[in-house]
Amino acid sequence: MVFHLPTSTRFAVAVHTLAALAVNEGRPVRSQDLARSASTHPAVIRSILSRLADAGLSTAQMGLGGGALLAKPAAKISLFDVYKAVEDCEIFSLHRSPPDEKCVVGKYIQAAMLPALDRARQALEEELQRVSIAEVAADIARRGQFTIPWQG
Amino acid sequence: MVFHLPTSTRFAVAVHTLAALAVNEGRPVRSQDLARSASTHPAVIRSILSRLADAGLSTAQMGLGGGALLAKPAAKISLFDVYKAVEDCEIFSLHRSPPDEKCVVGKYIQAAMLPALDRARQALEEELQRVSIAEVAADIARRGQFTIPWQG
DNA sequence: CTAATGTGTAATTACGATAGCAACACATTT
DNA sequence: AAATGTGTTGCTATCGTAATTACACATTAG
Repeated sequence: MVFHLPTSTRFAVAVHTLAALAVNEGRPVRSQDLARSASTHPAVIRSILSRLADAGLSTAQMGLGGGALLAKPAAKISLFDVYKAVEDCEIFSLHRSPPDEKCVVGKYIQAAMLPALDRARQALEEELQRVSIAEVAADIARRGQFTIPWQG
Repeated sequence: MVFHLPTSTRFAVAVHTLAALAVNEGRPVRSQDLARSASTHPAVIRSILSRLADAGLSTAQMGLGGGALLAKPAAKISLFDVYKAVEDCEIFSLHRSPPDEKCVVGKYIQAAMLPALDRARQALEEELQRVSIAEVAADIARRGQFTIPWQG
């Protein structure tokens, strides 16, 4: 409920997808099953998986019995890795058209505010870096009262 | 150059606007002049000023010779105050449709990732809190090699 | 080899938020 | 009373996203 669009829903769906792969570690999961779990369309999942694969986070096993798999241990995939892989745009948009250079404010406003925006973006990214898909999957396992094989 | 839309450009334009008011402190500035400086339309500026006024950051002087003014010292307006005032949406969008509760991952994924997203958002907000419109205006003044009255 | 299964990707459509713009009522100053 | 400028509404164009369909390609089973 509630949409709004910054970031896109890709990030949430990508985390959902990778967490599902972590929970089913070893077994390939079909885009169809991932789509049902995330309440979206298989092609949307495949599109996101395509980006995740480009980023080295997931792989695909083609053909019958195939599906998606983690490309590396869930503990080595941070939410920031996922964020980078699927989000195209900057957190902060600047002016749609460049400000008026004939005005002192227009000439320097972007340079004056960019350092602060960069620090803010960096602070956000560092927090995302601190959480791994393994932790998200473990939290799901805890809430669902089951264990994930690779956890013991 | 390059748009993408997260956040809207309102934040950048709002900071631009308030910085301009700080630079012109005391003198009311017309939406028309602010619009030219920010390369947008006066009605867009007035719409943003309306939000800023609701947040207690700016005021308007109606009638001839009127325009916008800061409602409080520029040093007491943080970028986060501006951000809150003009941005409607959350930084992170979740699933467009609620995930499937019949799947364990779908049932708990949002609860599992929300704490991390909240920490990330909070880290971003704290950085924005640390910078004031006065500092942005001072930086513009420094780059433009002029001084702002209230600075000495 | 053939059929079945499932991915990868392109194209189309629908939708929502934004920004540009016009119009007009209202307030204030001269 | 006239001029100036804000506050607000409504309309339009644009863009990114997601849903959906379609189809080529890869892989496995028989």
